[in-house]
Amino acid sequence: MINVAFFKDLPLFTLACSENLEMLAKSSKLLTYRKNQTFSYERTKNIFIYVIKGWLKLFKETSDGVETIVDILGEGNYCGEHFIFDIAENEPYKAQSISHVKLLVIPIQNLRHVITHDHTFALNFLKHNLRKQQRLHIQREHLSTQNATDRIACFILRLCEAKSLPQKTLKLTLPYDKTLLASQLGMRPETFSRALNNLKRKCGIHIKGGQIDINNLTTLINYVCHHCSNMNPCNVH
Amino acid sequence: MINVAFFKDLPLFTLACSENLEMLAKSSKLLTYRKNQTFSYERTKNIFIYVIKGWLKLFKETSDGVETIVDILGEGNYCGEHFIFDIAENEPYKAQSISHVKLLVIPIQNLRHVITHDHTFALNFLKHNLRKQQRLHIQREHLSTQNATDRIACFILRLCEAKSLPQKTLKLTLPYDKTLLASQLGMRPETFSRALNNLKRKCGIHIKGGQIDINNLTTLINYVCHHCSNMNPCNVH
DNA sequence: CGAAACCTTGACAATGTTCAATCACTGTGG
DNA sequence: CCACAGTGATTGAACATTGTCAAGGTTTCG
Repeated sequence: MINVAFFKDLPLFTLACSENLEMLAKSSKLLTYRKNQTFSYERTKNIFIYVIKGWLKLFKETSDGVETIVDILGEGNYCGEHFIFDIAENEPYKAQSISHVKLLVIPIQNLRHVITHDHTFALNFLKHNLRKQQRLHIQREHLSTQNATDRIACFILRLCEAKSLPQKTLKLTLPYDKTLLASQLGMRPETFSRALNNLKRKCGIHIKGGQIDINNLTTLINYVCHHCSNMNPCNVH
Repeated sequence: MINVAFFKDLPLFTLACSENLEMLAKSSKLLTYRKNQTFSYERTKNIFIYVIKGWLKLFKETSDGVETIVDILGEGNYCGEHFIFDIAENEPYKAQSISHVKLLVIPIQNLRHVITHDHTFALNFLKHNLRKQQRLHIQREHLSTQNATDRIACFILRLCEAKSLPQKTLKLTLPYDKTLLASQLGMRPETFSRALNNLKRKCGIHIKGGQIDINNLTTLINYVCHHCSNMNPCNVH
């Protein structure tokens, strides 16, 4: 059984009452997958997934056989919330671990029970979901207004901010491979590769494999943020 | 003062208890705007807007001066939900009536009071919001995987389904002007115009101004739905 | 080492944007 | 009632961006 304190420490669950936390702890499972495990994820599975560690790719296929990324979930992200109210969804998904990954798997009926009986928890859940929604909004805006280079620059910039590094020069690592990143940002790997070269030239950044060195963060901010309607620089992770 | 029964009839509010409905009815306002009225919409206004009738365009400007559509709200849609928990948002918005429009305007603090004190209402609110989120997901997918013609075809198809018209042949009217529609679908008016011509040729539909005649809905469904990962044909309005 | 997966590059095709010109429609004032 | 201005819609031509396909380079891992 999962430790109640473990649940209590997760931002999404921290406000649930101890009785409910106990029930969740009893009914949930912690699963780990090594890299590149794929499993289907449908309504019938009746589970909610919360990512404890690593990266999980959600994807599905269009009927003409093209794989499309639904989402890429990192630490603290989750999926399956639409199953709570049984909202008709564009199923079925598949999920794939794109790194070593640790998942908290909660049966939907238990989560539904908590959300319908614990008002404080429900409000916290709503709040988290509104943030998720806001990220979606921004991604949608970027897809319709920014070109490939802009979108990559914005992604990198948000990587910097997620690390809360206010320095002007810094090093960071892409969280997963470039092909996947390209797909998440709505472009082909070839386009991604070329756009990254644009960024090197225009913003004086250096890229070697997944390692990125940024000489001057301000140059990057100046480059990308005025194509965007958010406050500059944005604080959306 | 607004009639309590009026509130009770709105899907978003129907589950609130009568005491809260009364409070909302007392504190809210019904406003009407004629076409093309613009007003700013910021956190400081502290209002939640629910569209009773007509179409409301939400937009903002990037710092290089380009207008971008945030959303276009029709009957039963709403905005301002992120203000409830004071979620940092890419403000400020502007709003513009793109038809004669009737808005229900609720002070945020009153809505917050109801949502934090009325669990049943909060759950219903969450449910509605999850549907909104799902629409966002699909729009994001389409922007990254479908071309202009596909996106228009999908939009038209969903117009048909929103009217619950199962016939094979039907007539319908675009809800607002083509320039705006183009912008909402993430393309230029010129591209929209040309893509619409593609649709005429490929799917045997006829377009005259904002009037659309569809000879054979099946042709349209066959054309668009296999570029999409949703169940075919999709039931997302 | 060798295979497989990932990444990059070039050449070219497809798609979308920009700019300018023109057309269609609508409402206004003479 | 007509002329006219203003807005929205369409079209063509030039251009920019992105996608596709094929080839070769790089990295990783057994």
